[in-house]
Amino acid sequence: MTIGRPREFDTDQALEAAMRQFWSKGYEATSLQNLLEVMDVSKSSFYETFGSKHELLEQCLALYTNTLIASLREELRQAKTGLSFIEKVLKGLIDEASTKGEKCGCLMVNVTNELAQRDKIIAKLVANGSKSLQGVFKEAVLRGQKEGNIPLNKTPDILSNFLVNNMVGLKTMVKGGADVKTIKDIIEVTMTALK
Amino acid sequence: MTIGRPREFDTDQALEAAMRQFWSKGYEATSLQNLLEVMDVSKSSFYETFGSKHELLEQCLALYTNTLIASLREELRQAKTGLSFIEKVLKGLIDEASTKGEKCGCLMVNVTNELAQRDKIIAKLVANGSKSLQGVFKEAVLRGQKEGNIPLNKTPDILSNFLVNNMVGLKTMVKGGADVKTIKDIIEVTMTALK
DNA sequence: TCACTTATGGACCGTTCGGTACATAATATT
DNA sequence: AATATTATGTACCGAACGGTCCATAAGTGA
Repeated sequence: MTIGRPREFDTDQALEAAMRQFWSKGYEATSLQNLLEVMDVSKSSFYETFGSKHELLEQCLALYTNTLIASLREELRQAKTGLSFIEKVLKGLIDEASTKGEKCGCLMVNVTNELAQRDKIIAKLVANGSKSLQGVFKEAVLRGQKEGNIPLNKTPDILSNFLVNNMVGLKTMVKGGADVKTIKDIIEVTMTALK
Repeated sequence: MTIGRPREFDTDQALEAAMRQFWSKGYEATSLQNLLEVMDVSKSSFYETFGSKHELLEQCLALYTNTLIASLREELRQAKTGLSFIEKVLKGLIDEASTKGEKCGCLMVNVTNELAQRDKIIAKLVANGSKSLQGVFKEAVLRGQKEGNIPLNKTPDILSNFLVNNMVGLKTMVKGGADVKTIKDIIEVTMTALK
């Protein structure tokens, strides 16, 4: 057993709550008070466990990218074709656009726009995350090309960057309140670029 | 002549300085102190002239979109073809990516990601700006189609939304530190979608 | 039971936040 | 010269900011 007084809160759960808060409100607009409330942690325990607000963000970013990438990899593994995976991921944004609730966008995109230029640590983290995301798309494109659904006239590297770019754009468009039809149209044009 | 004591600062200049500050640092991270310094305005004059930090942002957004749209319209007017205009605008991002200096992205994109979900006034402003931007692209596509450089199998509305989406994505990618080759590749794929 | 270790509650820190109040300064009009 | 009007400088506001400190609580193993 661990020595000393046991934690009264769930670390993973607290981290996830913090992640959602940063995701929803951004870094600056999320106050320590906000975090303590949603994480259900006392201030002492907060600094003891997570170091600082900034370090917490780093951990949240890591959690976000890890779960996102893992989930995408799994989905790709289960997908019928590389192309259908790509289509499914893009079309996931239609649901997001249809939601009446809050549209949080993508934490990586949000953080990039808010902090990347003045915070090198965070910039590095999102750059890595973005590269991982591109990696998944690249794998999907490669598979699609092997399967004969995606033409060979463009490299997986180039096409995956293009896909990431459209994902990033769409996340922002949805957050900005673009209507569902617009999103659908963009996805369709994006998909035809793979044909 | 105007009555009362004359202003000791240039309103337009101050507004533009504020815009650059919001553009560079975002809304929350820009403090009133920051604004007073770059605008070269006393606190009293600030509140007298601009109302509040939030109202100032609204005015900055209006300034940003107006100058952006005006500049794009002029460029389109002078462009040889609708297609070449689109290409030129997209390729402008390559220079941005090459800059050693700060990459501020797009104020509308930044503000959308930071505020749109919780600030309806701002959301409305960026939605209007986005629509204007799309309008310019739409006009360019229409012209390109008339000129025979852009196929007719997709409507100007759809293609312009697609172009806006890639612009938004690219602005964020550049801000996130994407290298020049990546940006170039994305632009190329985007352009082939118009052919 | 007693030390040892870790977690928690709460008081406290100086600083900065956005914003207001008001006396004073600088102009135009009469 | 007096007055009306607008701009500015300065002092001030309460609240919130992120973060520290330390006494106390709640477990462990000896």
